[in-house]
Amino acid sequence: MSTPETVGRVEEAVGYVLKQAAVALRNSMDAALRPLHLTVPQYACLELLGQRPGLSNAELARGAFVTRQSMNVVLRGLEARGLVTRPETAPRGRELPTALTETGREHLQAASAAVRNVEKKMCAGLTPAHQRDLRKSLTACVRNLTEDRQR
Amino acid sequence: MSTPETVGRVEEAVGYVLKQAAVALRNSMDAALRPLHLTVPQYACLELLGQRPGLSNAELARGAFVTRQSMNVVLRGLEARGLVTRPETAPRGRELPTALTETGREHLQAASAAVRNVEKKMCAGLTPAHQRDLRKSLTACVRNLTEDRQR
DNA sequence: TTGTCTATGTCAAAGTCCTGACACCAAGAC
DNA sequence: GTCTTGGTGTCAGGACTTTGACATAGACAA
Repeated sequence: MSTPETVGRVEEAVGYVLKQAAVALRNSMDAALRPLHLTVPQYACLELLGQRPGLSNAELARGAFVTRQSMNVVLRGLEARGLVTRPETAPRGRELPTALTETGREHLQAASAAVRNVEKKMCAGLTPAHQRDLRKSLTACVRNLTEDRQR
Repeated sequence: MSTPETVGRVEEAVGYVLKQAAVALRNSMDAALRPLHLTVPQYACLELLGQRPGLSNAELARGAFVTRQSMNVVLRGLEARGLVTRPETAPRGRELPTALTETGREHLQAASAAVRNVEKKMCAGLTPAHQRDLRKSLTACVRNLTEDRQR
């Protein structure tokens, strides 16, 4: 309540602001996708498939930052709703390449527009140069953290 | 597998990189705190209390980006381990101001150093000016997203 | 005082996600 | 050829978090 004696340095840490921004983005995306009856992982799955058709479950999981198990249930849900299709048998190895259906493509189009609006709102006021620098800095952070300590 | 026809624009989106960075940071912090037997929410709680003693459960929850219920179980765990203390009765309203114990301060010191190392590693190669710009841009993103569409 | 609103702490139930484990398949080393 | 390694899909089990709900306490207006 009262002004802290020890200056609130938490809010100044890059990591703290990063987490804050990620949470805010997640909440906004959630709100934007709710009317479309899609969760964020579901949308991420559709978006990835739209840009790279034929991705396997494991590849989708890595792309959406979740585990294979979680992506598996996402895919089952989307398949039950008729948004994606997976072959019964693996054409090669054990991978089951997933593809969007026509309905899936329609849903993706609407969801993608909604998410693009969120991103546009998020970056409002940031010049293209600022956005580019932001992307570059964040990419550098990812590289620094996953350099060797990967796992 | 093959090079995608539709250029992989996902990886270029600010939101995607933001999420990626947040996940990488979370994983690195997890790994850094594991030897200290602390989870990220637990550390966040200690850090907040170290800088602003007397925070209530709800205030800690907001500061750590979790619900009051989650922070409640975190506090119970920390209290059982003797790292924090809470009064039996609320001195004002229903708020139970939490404070660090001596052991808690020791744990916080070690954890804070570990996390600072992670953040230092993350920002390696970024000039102070870059870091300042990064913080400013992220703060602007948060403000844009939580402006009115709050909640 | 009374009523309304907001905020807090807490309980129970539900959902979500991850960790651990297993079986299977391809590719390369021996 | 056989064996080992890495990658994949899937099945529980458990840990964590959130959603929903309730009782309580202060602030403010009627």
